[in-house]
Amino acid sequence: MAPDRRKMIVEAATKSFSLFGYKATTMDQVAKLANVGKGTIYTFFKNKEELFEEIISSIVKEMIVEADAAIQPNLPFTENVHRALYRLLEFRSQHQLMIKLVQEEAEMGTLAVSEMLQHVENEIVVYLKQKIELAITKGAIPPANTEITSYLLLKMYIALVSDWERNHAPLSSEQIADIMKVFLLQGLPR
Amino acid sequence: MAPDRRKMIVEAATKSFSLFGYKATTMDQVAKLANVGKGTIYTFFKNKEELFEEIISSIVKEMIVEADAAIQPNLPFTENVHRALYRLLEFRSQHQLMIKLVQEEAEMGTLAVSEMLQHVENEIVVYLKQKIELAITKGAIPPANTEITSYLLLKMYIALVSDWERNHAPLSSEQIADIMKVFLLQGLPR
DNA sequence: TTTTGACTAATTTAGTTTTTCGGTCAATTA
DNA sequence: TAATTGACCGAAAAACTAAATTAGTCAAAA
Repeated sequence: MAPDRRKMIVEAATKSFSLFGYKATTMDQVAKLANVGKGTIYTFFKNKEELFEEIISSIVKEMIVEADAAIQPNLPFTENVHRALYRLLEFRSQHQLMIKLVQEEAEMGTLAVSEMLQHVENEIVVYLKQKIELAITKGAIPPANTEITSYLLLKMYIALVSDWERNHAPLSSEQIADIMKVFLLQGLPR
Repeated sequence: MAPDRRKMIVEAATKSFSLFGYKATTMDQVAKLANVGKGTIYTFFKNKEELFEEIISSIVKEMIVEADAAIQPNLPFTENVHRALYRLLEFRSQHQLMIKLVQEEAEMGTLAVSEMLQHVENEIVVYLKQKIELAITKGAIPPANTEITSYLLLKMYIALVSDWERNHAPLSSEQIADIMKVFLLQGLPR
């Protein structure tokens, strides 16, 4: 049984990135963890950053699967927006690697990490945008600038799920659903 | 005519903070600019940070005046929310000192600057909260958690006015008003 | 053909010295 | 006498240097 070296490398790198962050993970470290010569890594990946990209890409795919699983076609569109977005941010706040990367960005501002987190955010916006466009063609919601709307929706959830916690006690899923219902369903005024 | 030393110090410090940022402004610099001995500064202010606080405080007061001026009692509440918030963020994005401080926070993460910007944000939330509470007692909008609502409103505007510009062309006041109208007035679904 | 790890150039870190700066206070001024 | 000043101090930051680390390469080994 020939071991799948590529897979071992990806697994070792994921573990190390999760434990020590991107910067503090050395390629020697990954090679050793993967039981592989360092040169072997470079037969599969052009460089450290490309290895990182591959790992982030598959995490994004995981996130999309999670979000899709949260959606229930019989529920109203706005309810599903909430369920999907909440699941996405929950994933981000529970996934070891994501936690570590957010921490590394805050503490050391590693460029490659900032870019990657930005990339993840973009992917989420694209995902949302598709859902919104689908809802518009189905007539569930009126036409709007889907790019800005998706962007704003994500920012609203990040504000409630992550930013709020910097200075206040965390909000429960229900609290977030309640406040978002105001904006998603009827707007402020009575 | 005895010169008002306190005022000269505050003006010199404001100018220097605006030009070079907080960290790069030295007390010797401020003293020289203010035509004052360094010791004199310390007869009016306990330390550099307190001098900074005084300047930020008066800027916050200016901002509140600006926001209030944007409000027109005959317009609907949500329209005024937009006008006040837009004016506040416009102020922030046009005021030399604010621009410099935001830049300094991003580039060097100066602690005192982060704290001060956080403080400004809090002041805005408090201001908004008061307006919302007033609107609730007047029956213009239904009761809600005013703290979270104000916070979320501010974050939405920051997202549209500042964050969006990091990766896209700036949005016009009208575009922002349009997208906010969706969330403030009717909600997503038709 | 695939894998490897010693090797290299470039970057980062650690250690040291020098400079700068916030804040004080004895001397000076008004 | 009260207000003002700037030389002075310790602490903190910057500049500099030497040493160590590390991403990526490639000739040799498997």
